Amino acid sequence: MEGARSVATIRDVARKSGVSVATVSRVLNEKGYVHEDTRKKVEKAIEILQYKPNNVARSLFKKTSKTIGFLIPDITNPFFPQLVRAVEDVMYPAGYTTILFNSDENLNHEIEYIEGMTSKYIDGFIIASNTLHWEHLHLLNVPVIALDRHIDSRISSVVIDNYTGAVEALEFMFSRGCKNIAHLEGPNYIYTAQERKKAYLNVMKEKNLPVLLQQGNYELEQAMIKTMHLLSEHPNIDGLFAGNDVMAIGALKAAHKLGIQVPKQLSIMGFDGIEWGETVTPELTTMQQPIYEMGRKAAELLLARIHEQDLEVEHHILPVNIKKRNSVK
Amino acid sequence: MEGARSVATIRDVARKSGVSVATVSRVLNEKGYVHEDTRKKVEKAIEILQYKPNNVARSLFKKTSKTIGFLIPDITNPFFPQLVRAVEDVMYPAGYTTILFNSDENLNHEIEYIEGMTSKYIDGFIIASNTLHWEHLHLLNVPVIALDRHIDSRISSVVIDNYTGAVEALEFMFSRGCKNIAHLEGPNYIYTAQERKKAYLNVMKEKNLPVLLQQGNYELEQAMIKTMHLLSEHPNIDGLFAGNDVMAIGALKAAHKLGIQVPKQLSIMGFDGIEWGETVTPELTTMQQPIYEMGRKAAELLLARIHEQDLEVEHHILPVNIKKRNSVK
DNA sequence: TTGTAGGCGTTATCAT
DNA sequence: ATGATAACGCCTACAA
Repeated sequence: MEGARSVATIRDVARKSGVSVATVSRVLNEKGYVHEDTRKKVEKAIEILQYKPNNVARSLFKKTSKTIGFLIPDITNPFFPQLVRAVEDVMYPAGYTTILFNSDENLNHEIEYIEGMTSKYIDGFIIASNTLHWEHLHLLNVPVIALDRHIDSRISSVVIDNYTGAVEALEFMFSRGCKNIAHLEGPNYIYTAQERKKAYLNVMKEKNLPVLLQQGNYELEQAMIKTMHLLSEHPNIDGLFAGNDVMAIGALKAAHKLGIQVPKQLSIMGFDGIEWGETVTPELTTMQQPIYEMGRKAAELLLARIHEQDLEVEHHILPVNIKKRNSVK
Repeated sequence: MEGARSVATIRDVARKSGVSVATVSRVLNEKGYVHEDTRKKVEKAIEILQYKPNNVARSLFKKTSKTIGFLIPDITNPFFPQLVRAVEDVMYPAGYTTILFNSDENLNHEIEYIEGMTSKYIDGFIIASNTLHWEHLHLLNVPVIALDRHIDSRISSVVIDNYTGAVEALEFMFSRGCKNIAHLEGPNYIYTAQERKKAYLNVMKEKNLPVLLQQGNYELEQAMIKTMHLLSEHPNIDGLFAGNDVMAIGALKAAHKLGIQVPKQLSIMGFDGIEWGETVTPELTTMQQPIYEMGRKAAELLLARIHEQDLEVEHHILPVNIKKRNSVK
């Protein structure tokens, strides 16, 4: 890259247009009185010098950076890209840039990140992660929105009702004739997984049916292996409620490998509604979350709280709806 | 959130430890001489006041922000999450935070973004987008790495050889007995799509075979529709070389709907090697790019150039390799 | 070894 | 309507 021409500052503009920096600042921010002629002169100087205000200096003074932090477990998990996209789609037009952080659910990394961002005058956080709690967040003097999981009653949140969603998913499976449903559960330290499992447990208990649990980790490969075990050991299973879509897809592959027909011999139900589910064979029946909508809502809440300091805490529970496709008979 | 306690500054630390700010700064940056006892005192004060250096002030002075910008078309495109992850995995441990930007290939947005970031003292860019050219970048006084596509010989890049990869993919299809191969092409304004198409055209020409082109846009839904048309109009097609995996998956769905058996009646070949390809039925045969590796390499190049100003331009072409699965016979 | 003071580029207050 | 000037929080000559 060529030799770095030094960038014009507000002082250069002032000099060139023969006014003070204060005046330049006024035309820049359209604040206070400034004579039409002066404005013209200043604007011309800005044009000539290709002047762009320095955002760092601005941040230092204003104690705001027009930037928000978005913490997610892992962008590689197909649930998150849409969420990220939605957040950005709201933030960018509002003049905010969003900084993503893949936490891998590592608490120390998360804390480190939050501290680093705080010292950059970040204006707020959206947190879709499972390790951070009230104690880590309450000292922040910027708004925080919990997304996808509820963190604390004092922190605004945008979630879905995982419990009820799971109950409905199970009811649907029963209504389609499943008699012997197993649950491929997600990691027990993840809130959504806990809720979905709880629903399974309660439904089975209520119906006085035997519980059949298999531990998964929300990932494909392992889900496939675990399902193979499960199905070999319990050939009478006729329904599998997976903790998320990714695992449901793993289960589908497992069934395929074992020569078990879905949904004829085995119904498989997912949870999430990621796009992936439409491309597998048979197409995945799942409990669909309004992913994009969730991201959008969280971003809007955050923005509102950035603009107006002490809005009340709000908890939003967005509706899920069952997506009937072909993996449940 | 509770009332905002004002944050401690370096001045507070100086006061509390009875030294000057210069000394505090010295212990902070481990620079210059400072007596062991003084250091102790200062460190204690820092501890007590929970002092964290203000990164904005630091940036203003140092003209660097320990931040890089990463421009991609759309995180929702399953090719990118891995790339993003790789970049972050290199950048974060090196003390840099990366800011993602979804450009949707909109030039104005991209320019706006780059300008905004420049005025934040961003330290470099990785660009995996198709609209930005030399003219937009050469004035930047920070390093830029082109990723996934070559921008200009004067800008370091990390790419794969799309042309040769496509040729090899086609050779493979022929070797498996395909006689009549069509190409589902990507958007013609995208570099990778152009290269892959060029390869198809040349191979067909060389073999004196008729060209069968269908325009796609690298997306699933449209690919499915286009493939339905293509296959209905040309029932003698026995091989389809898709411009990317996502479209290949769309094609797979189309074949499925039309009752055409893959790979028995129709071989489908993808390009990219995204994880998705493993979950469809039949599993997608594809030309695999070292996606993570590409991101890693780009990040490393950038880092090197940030640390050392005038390293030579480097162009890296990473190897692709065919992933034989079950969609090509 | 430590302190003083000027500057990084803006904004906002207070004069004029 | 405009201009000086003191912050914002940090760093680094230069002095001491």
